[in-house]
Amino acid sequence: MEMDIDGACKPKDEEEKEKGKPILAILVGAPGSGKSTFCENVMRASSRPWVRVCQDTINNGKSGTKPQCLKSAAASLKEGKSVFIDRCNLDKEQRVDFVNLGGPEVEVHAVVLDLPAKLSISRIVKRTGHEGNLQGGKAAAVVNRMLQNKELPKLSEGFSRITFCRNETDVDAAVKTYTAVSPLDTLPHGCFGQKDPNAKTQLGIMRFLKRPHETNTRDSVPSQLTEEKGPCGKTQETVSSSSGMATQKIKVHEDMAPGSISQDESDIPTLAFPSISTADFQFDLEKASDVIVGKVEEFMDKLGNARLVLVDLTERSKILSLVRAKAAEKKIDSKRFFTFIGDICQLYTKGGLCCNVIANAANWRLKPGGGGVNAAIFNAGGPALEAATKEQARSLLPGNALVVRLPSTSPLYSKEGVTHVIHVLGPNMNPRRPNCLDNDYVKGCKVLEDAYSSLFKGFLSIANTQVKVPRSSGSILSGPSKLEDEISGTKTKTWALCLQALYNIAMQPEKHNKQVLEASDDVVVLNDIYPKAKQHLLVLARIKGLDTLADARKEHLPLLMTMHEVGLRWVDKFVGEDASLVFRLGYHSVPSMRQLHLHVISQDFDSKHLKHKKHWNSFTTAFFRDSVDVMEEINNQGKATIQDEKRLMSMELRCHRCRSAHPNIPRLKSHISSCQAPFPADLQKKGRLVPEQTNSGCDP
DNA sequence: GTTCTAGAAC
DNA sequence: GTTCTAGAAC
Repeated sequence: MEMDIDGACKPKDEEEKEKGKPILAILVGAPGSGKSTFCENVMRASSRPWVRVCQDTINNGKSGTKPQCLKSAAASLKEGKSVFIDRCNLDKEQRVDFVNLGGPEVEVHAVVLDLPAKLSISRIVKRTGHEGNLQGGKAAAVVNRMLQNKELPKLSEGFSRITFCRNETDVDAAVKTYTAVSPLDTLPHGCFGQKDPNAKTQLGIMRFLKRPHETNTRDSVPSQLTEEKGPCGKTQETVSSSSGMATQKIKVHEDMAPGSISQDESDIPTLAFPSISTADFQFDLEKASDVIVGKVEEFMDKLGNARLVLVDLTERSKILSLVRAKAAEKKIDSKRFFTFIGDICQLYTKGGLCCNVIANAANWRLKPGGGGVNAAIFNAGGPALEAATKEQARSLLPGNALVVRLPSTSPLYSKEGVTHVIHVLGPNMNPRRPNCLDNDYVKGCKVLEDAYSSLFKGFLSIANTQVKVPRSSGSILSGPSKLEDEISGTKTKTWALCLQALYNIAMQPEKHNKQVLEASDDVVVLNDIYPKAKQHLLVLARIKGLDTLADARKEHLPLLMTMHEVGLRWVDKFVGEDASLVFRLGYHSVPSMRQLHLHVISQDFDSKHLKHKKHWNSFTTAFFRDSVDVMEEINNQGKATIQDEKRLMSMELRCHRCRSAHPNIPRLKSHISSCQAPFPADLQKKGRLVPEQTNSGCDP
């Protein structure tokens, strides 16, 4: 019997339901981003019945509460109307209750108005009589603050479609799209429009921790405004300089338990896998889908909270619809097993889906190339994946899987947060490929089952070790064995936490009282825990999204100046205590820890922690960018020059004063302990050395 | 960022 | 044999 597979497996009534579903469109954007205008423009011309639920007006024209919005939205949806949720919805927590209004009968969309902050602010400042009463200079500070804490929506929150608008053109396009959806239409699912290109560079690291400082943003913006007690006189200027946060009081909510890391989605072990053998190996889709669903069902009760996700590139994928239908038939928990359309190599960055493990439909030689998923994954994983694979095995038999731990140097790890790749080899039904089973589906299905078994077992072995909570401190006298650590997999996490350390301190200095020497709204000062000189401080920027020097732009200039001033103040203090000290203030071109930090370091380099070439070169070559130069460059060119790390780190060891070369670190250290030569001329310019050196040797 | 360690350099 | 470094692991 010949039948269209798609049609055969999809219950007819389900298809009909998909048409004419009301849309719940949750707008996401700061005040002034144009949410209300967006709704009005769509509603003006749309043939769909739209209702706009606006928190600013829901209370008889005055601002209301979130529950009021929820109630109103639910009522309209029930009547079959489509709804715009017109409130900021800038973080997941704010959105979740609205997303939950969705269901099989309602499509939940997000429309993100992620326009330049300047634009939002300038609109608000000009605005009079806006419903939300968020006007004038104070608004700038609030918007600035809100945008710092924003959290872009992801499909995994429960949206079927997300539209990102980064500029007016995007907004116009989105208005058109939504205006054009007739009552019987649906819009394609997935993410549309570009995400913020500056969003984040260290996703792999960030995923280990939910942002620790999550201000429980109040629903109504005006009430927040009235709470602002900062000096208002200054905020007028902040519109252009964006240093509005200078006047913000950082509030920390007491109800956040210390160190509480809420279980967000990134903590759930997730395996994303392609359909094995059905592409190039030409395995029958109907049979393959039976095997997949059967094996998933078998492993379901072993999964715990872990998730399995079948991924395919295209929306038209037959294997996905087959599997979806069969999984639904078997009532498999759709929270722990679902299908996903997207590139398996970019699930996080493009699709917002956090997967710590991905499976590769490998070839028997475990070699890159060949096209399809295998080529894509090896390509995305880079040489690090190839090397790590090679180390484990040179070949793979059909029905087997190989777990490969990704080195942190792999882009898949750093960008996508993937910690492991599991190579799987399935049965081959393609006569033009090796080991063809020649249509023997009895054997074929057995091999395919084995393949998924090996894959899921491999995943469980990783998932089970990663979920474990780090041991409680001081529980075992003998201390943890290396083996124990390796098994529990906590080290990876610890390591990720180390990279985060500065960020955490910058966000919550009050939780790190022991280390923090000084904290203001703008900066936190602390001693470097591994000082490379007699005095070695770090001045941290307390702003989100400013991870490294490369992120610094003109709008950060006031902050950089503050950091410099704070650093100078500490130098004064130190020089007062020991007049022999001379300091440099500067940034590493490529820092190893997240969160922009200014080094304030005395030039004696007298420290037991200075051990390696890298230590030395990171403070004495062009890799160290003097703060004064950085500020000048950002002012003139809009950003700082980043020096080539590799070249500078491998430079020969030279004395920072007389420039003499030395064969190794011990000899160098012995030399610098006594070298009294004057500093090189270029260092004596522009205030790079503090206090400034006088050639004559007599201070004014 | 540090620690560990194999093997190069001495 | 000892010192030192580079690279991997954490």
